[in-house]
Amino acid sequence: MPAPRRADARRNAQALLDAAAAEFVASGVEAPVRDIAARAGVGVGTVYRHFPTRAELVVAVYRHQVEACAEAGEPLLAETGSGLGALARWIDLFVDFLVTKHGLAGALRPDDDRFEALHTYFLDRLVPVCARLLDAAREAGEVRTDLDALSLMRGVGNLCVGADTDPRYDARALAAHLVAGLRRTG
Amino acid sequence: MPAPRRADARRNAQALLDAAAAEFVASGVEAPVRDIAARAGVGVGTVYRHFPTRAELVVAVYRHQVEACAEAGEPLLAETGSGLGALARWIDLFVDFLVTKHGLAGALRPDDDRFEALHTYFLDRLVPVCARLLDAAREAGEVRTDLDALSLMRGVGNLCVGADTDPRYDARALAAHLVAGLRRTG
DNA sequence: TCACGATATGGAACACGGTTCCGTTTGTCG
DNA sequence: CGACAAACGGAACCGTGTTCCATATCGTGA
Repeated sequence: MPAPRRADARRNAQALLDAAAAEFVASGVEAPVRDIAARAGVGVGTVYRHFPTRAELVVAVYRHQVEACAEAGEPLLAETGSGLGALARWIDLFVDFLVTKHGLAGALRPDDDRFEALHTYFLDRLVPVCARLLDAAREAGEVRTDLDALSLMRGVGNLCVGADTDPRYDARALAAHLVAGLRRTG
Repeated sequence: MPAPRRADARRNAQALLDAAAAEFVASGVEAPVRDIAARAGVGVGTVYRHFPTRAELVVAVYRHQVEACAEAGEPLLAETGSGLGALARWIDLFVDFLVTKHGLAGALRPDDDRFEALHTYFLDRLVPVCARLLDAAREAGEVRTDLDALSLMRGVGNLCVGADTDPRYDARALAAHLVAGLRRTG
């Protein structure tokens, strides 16, 4: 997907990425292409102009979300007084993003090379950000120290398994509880 | 699915089970219901009369195949001179059956209770049969002794992963090689 | 500024899958 | 041999992803 020449095309591509992400969170990764197009305010043809295939769109959203999630870390730290508060809000973003991640398995066959590549990209990009937030909270003496970033992310990831199939399962709340549980008492 | 009263209905139910199994082996578990109906020589309506849902059909085929695979063991042992020969032919049946098993994951959500139940049924029913054939071959001094039935079945199962998505991957041949490799030399 | 070609758009139309519906056929039982 | 409940076949329906193309829009060169 090379950046389109025309301004409206670039705008639409961006709108689609946002709409798809929102739709995935709202209705799961099985959301029909038509619904995504409608949310973005474009026709289905436009979707396929930008993303040759439904799977490509999912991949694009995934990359986009990893990037957004990674870039959100630093500002969160700056604008929030508390390190733990920043961490909590970041985990919130992370949970929404995980819906897309879990959906990847359905969109790409696990033996697809892109799958592995995307997963390492995911780790490389996000673990340092999580570690940064965790360190900040630790240095502020707000959280217990016996947990590394990767474990935390894995834990949250596991909490979110199945969240896209059962609407009664509130993964977001559980993740919040987990983070709250990190608070150092006394 | 209580056994139908009318003879033709019973015949068709059986034909559907056989046709579905054959179709799954030939075209993968994604095979359209229409194709299965055609192979069985019935209309799609008949399929849905017997199995309310595509997933139900897959489950039924699964149970049926486990049963058939289990019951095939003893006769194979009787009619084949060699214990290893019987084992080899049984593993052949088992491989075909695994295509259906792998497809289950797509038909039933993993958190479905039926999934777990089916898996334990699978183990309870098949491991003893495999063990029986393995023992026979062992007692005839035809195979090495350092392998239990469960491990063998797991090995074959793993060899078959992905066999339904990539037609170039000949899991059947690989499994045959594995069994051939059990032969005790010298 | 504006005209015109390259780009991009929308959404109807298509392919293909599961599922439903119902007029017709057929087995079974008195 | 009826008669009738059971079973059947397959056209029709709905919801997917994807393609196509007449139309609208952008941006550039004069």
